[in-house]
Amino acid sequence: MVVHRHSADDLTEAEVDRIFRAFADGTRRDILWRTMTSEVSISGLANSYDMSFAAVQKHVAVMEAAGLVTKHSRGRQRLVRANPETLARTQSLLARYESLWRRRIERLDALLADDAE
Amino acid sequence: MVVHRHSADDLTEAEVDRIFRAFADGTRRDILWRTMTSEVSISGLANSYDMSFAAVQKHVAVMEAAGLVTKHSRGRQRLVRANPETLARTQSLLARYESLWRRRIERLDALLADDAE
DNA sequence: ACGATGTACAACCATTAGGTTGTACAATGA
DNA sequence: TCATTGTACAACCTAATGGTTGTACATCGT
Repeated sequence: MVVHRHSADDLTEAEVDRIFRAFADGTRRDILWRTMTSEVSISGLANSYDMSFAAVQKHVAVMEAAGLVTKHSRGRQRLVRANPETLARTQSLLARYESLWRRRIERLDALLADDAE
Repeated sequence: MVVHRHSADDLTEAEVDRIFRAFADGTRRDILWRTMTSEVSISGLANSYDMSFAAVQKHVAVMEAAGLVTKHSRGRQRLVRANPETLARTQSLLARYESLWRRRIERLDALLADDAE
């Protein structure tokens, strides 16, 4: 399989895997959403969802492993905060995909036009 | 859990789940990549990867379910083609996330500045 | 000092994901 | 016609996911 490295400071394939995996769950997207605005404790998050504290803890762990959030302690609480850098990288990754795609599509359109003749 | 609907023609939560899940695998990203340029048969794809035909078939099925590729027949072959619309939607979804995030970050920065005092 | 709160982590369970092999079948080409 | 090629699909295996409960422990407030 071909590995696409687009720029020097880019994410590894494994990192990209983890990031998209993290995004592939509504609860995690919501956690990301909430922790964009302000720092939220795990139990603060847990109260928002119809699942156990431990389940939410796991979701946070998945997102932390993907680099999408960071945790730090305040007293007995662990405050979760979204990590802007990773989201920005993800977005630019998608943008790059799409711009390359657009270019390719022009060629594809040309091919299809040829087919139609 | 809060569901975020951003615009009328937007993807459902389940669709977003499937799309990100589809992206969370290197082989699938590569398939998407290759089928952006040109239509490729399943066996054409299968020759590129160190896995069975059936495995590649499954990856294509995952991407088709996510709306990222379409299939159509030519003779005995099934040609796989990337679906630009879904990628565009995904990209704009991420872009929307990020722009909202940027706005929120300004506020967050203000909060952190307060903390530092 | 002590109960309540917030967290971590282990153990467990059911389902899904990602791979395999094998079989069946349609389309192609000699 | 008949072997080859391309596909579909079922059955199966293993590992990972997403959830649970239970236990231990640190911190906080009274």
